[in-house]
Amino acid sequence: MTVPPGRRERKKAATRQRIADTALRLFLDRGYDAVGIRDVAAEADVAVTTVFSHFASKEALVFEQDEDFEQRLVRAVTDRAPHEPFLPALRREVRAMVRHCTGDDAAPIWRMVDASPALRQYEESMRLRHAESLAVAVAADLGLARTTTACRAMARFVADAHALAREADDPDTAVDEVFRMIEAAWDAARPFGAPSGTAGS
Amino acid sequence: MTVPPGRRERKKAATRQRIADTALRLFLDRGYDAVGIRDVAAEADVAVTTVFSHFASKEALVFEQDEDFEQRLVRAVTDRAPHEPFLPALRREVRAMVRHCTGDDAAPIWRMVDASPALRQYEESMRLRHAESLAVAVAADLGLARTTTACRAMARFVADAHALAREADDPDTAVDEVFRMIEAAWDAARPFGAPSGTAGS
DNA sequence: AACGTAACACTAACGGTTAGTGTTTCGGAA
DNA sequence: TTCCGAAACACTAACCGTTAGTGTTACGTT
Repeated sequence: MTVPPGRRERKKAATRQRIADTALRLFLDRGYDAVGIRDVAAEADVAVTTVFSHFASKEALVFEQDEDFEQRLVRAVTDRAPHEPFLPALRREVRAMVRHCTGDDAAPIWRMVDASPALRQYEESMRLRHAESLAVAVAADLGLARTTTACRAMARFVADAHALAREADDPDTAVDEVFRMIEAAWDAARPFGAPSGTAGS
Repeated sequence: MTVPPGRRERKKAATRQRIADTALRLFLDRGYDAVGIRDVAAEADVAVTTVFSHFASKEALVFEQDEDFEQRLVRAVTDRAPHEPFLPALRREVRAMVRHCTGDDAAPIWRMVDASPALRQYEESMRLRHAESLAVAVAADLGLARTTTACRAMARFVADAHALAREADDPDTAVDEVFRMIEAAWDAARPFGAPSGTAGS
């Protein structure tokens, strides 16, 4: 992770990035559906199979930073200030992520996503993966042996918050609104004794 | 809807049912991935295109009663007893739906679904559609002009409840647990004045 | 310098899905 | 009753995402 990467890994990363950039450019130019994998491969000057060795599917070309988002959610919990409840930390992170999505530079991408059923579906399944990771992280943070139903529900609610806010007219307000609901839900769920305003979670 | 259906419509429904039954039988026999659309079409004695004129995708063959489930959710709200809050009604309905999924006769189907990523993804996107319909129904029930963020969040939470409970060790308890969270979330969301125990919602 | 491995290329195919083009069958209007 | 239009259905042929199989390079390592 911290060792200097060799030429091989640099080349691999470069190829991956070239493919992703090419794909995104073509998608935005001609439309997602109008561009085939063969087009992307030709334009990036690689073989079709090489595309699929770097990306699991055509949709994954668009959500290139998938894992970054997942890590951000998990780290918002694990790396938060000591004694801070995790929900406010999550709220901040979700708000930042939504802001990033609705920013001017990313807006064309998300307009494309909204226009394509396949991409929307992929986005949702991605979000579910993130929610599962978040549930695991929260359960671990609480010292639970396994991810309880309450943890998983809360994590899904957070994912829902992201999805709803991204589409809302006023994303910031939507995040706050849904997170108020989530905080109440979490308070109602936990048999952990302490109310949400105090330490422990 | 209530007029006696003509021969044409009966034939169409019969063909649809024959295709669905054949598909499900083959899927359970040989496995979802091992059965192709061409196999289903041949066994049901129809053309491949006919299959796709009745079902939008291969996955839709498995979730044949998709719209039934959607209607049940919506009707749980619209047809509930007067003055009853809608959340308890929804909870009953979700509990019944989960019971039906985990029943002995339906169990093989859901085992197949759990084994196939494609089917799981389809199930989730189906659930999102149901959630949207539910959000619209609830907004209408509350006399709102449009589906607010709170309504949509709550509807997604209900969908999450279904998803989580279906996979939980103890489905009934899981439904109760998540619905306790949802009731608290809803109470926190609404600026409607009345608490959840009273009339109005 | 030689070896093992991982990235990449190429062909060919598989399977879901659709377009295009008829053909039959039925319900309703004339 | 007769005819017309629409809808169900069939058939071919493809498109496109995806993968298996098989090499071929290029790199890190010993």
